[in-house]
Amino acid sequence: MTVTLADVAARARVSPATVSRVLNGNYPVAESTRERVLRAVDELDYVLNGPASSLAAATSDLVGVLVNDIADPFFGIMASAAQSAIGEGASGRGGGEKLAVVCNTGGSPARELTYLTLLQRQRAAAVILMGGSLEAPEHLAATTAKLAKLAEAGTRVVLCGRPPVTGDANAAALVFDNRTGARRLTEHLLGLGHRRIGYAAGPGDRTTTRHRLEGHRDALAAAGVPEGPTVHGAYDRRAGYEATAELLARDPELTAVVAANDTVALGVCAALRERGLDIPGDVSVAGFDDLPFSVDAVPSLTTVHLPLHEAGVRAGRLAMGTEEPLAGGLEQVSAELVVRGSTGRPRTRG
Amino acid sequence: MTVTLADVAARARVSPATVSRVLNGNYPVAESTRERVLRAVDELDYVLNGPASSLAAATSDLVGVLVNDIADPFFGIMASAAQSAIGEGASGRGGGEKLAVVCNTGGSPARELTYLTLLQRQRAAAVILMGGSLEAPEHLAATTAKLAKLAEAGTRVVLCGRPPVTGDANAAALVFDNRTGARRLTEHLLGLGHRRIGYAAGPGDRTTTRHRLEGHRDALAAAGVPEGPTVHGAYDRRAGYEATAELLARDPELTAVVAANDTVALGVCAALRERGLDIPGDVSVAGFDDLPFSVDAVPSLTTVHLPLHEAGVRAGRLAMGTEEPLAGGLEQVSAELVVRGSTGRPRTRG
DNA sequence: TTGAAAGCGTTACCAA
DNA sequence: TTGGTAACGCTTTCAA
Repeated sequence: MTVTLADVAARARVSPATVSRVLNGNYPVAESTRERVLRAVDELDYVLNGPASSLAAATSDLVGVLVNDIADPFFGIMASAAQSAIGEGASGRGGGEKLAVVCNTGGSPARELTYLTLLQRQRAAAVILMGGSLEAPEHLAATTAKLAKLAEAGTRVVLCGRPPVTGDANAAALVFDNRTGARRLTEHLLGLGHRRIGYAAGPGDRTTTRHRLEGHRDALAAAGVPEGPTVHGAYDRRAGYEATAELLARDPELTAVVAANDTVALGVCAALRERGLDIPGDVSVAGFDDLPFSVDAVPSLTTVHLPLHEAGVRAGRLAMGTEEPLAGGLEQVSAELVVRGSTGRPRTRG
Repeated sequence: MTVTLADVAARARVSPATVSRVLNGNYPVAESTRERVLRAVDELDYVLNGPASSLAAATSDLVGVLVNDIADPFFGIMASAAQSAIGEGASGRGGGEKLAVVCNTGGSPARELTYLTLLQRQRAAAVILMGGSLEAPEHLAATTAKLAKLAEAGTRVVLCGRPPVTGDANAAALVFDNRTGARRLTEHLLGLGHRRIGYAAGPGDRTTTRHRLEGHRDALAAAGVPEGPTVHGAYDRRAGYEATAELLARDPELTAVVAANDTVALGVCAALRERGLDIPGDVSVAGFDDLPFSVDAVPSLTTVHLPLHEAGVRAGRLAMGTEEPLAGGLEQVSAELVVRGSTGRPRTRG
């Protein structure tokens, strides 16, 4: 049968309470008994029963990290950084490690709520929500309510890359400056002389999509340049690929395309190449995110760099309570313009 | 205070046992009572206590998915597929959903063991280990022992992309045919006329590294072509970038480079471009994995395609017990050669 | 510094 | 079909 704490206690000739104290290390225990207990643990190959422990302590070692798309390195990088930060702080019950687990919502509000319920059920120590969220009012309300309940039950809530929900004061929030980043991206293209710029946007109902699009439009408006065509689609390659056909159909004279993120940008590039158009000769492509692979993939790409790793680490620390959130609970992560290769000035096409 | 099952029972005027039965749905309950209970659950906004449930039932809804690098889409794609497959089978306790969580080991054996212990502690329903493993005997032994203990405690163990450990009969294993895939990749280059082929390999002590390298050498041996330089490094871009300098230093006349995976291949490409070498004119690059982005990124790349999505789904189903493992517990996932763009025949360089 | 014992909230067995 | 009630394995006062 499985070894229990009582077995360890018997073997170490102490009470269960003492074993528990040794394991949790939050209590004074004589060094000699401590050693005896630890030896017994080793000899019996004892593993703490998590559920029992969590039940008694009314909290668990679980930290949930919700991401929109685990196959997208954008989230992978942040999640990885958060997990490292969470793994660092070893001081909890039963050995101290927190179990940082990432849950893939696939961008679906329903699955997001399901995961939140599951984590609530597990009495998770903390929950990190990564990436933009849907803006549908009913979903927002449901999420807000759920998060409030989690916070109320003692679960730390951290938002990373998504705007804080109204009235949700007890969640720390790290927001990306999507507007400014997007504005810079477009300003850069305008500075090169581009006047006919298409936009391959993300899904219409997401915060990131809206904010990036707003920044793009701000830049155009400020320069007095008329807005070019915009096409919405998923945050993936195929969407970029398909959007390109549509954009060129709407304006065959485009000299530049801004993509909602790097993955979309790659799809745009693929479509352009297929049509025999040079990048950035015939058409310049700019993207958001600056995923590590795009550096090598498309050397001529202009991107906006989000410090994903740093944001992830910070989110992890906030979740651990290792670091306190700023007063007001909101901090802005700035995007930085990165130009990889050729300048890509516009030229007329035949 | 938090609502308990007893509260629901009181409100529905039934016994706690009945509420439990309704919630788990594995027991006959009169439709009328059932509705009454469900209504009470709703009205009280009751959420099952996971730890208590797991303690009593001696198992949990948790399914752990261990990956070597969550920032690598190779794992992201598999993990995503596995999570979908796991989410599908809704029939467990308390609503039925399983909580599929991915844990990032970062390729570290220590973290791998830590996570396994954590999952063991949580009485996880299943554990999926994705990706190649370290071949150090002591780590292998430790892992084997841990997996045996998990299996013994009723946790389903699935290996995906890693060879089964000796004597570990109770783990279902999905192995990638890395050898054949790598052989095909090199055969393709040989078929194009390449005779001086460098190899940018992964870390020396990993199964995937060894198998792919073996396939590469098999192809060379069969063709009677002498082996070119090989450089080991991590499975990341930088490693590919750095390996390229070393490979070219060892043989400046290389006409082709095989990379241990696509990410490495991108690093190789970056290094080649930086040296003013055309791809695939001066040097052809071939990579393993076929990540979705490489298609657009380097259209001239030759890759070996692993059906990551399908493998992930299968792994998920095995973890759920929805599908039975093949007799012997071992199934092979074949790699398929994919030629993206130019043929890349060798040409002499000045 | 240590021990005794009362929960923690479910599940599942045994009756009814 | 339902109820009563021991577990389940740990944490945590309260005493000693």
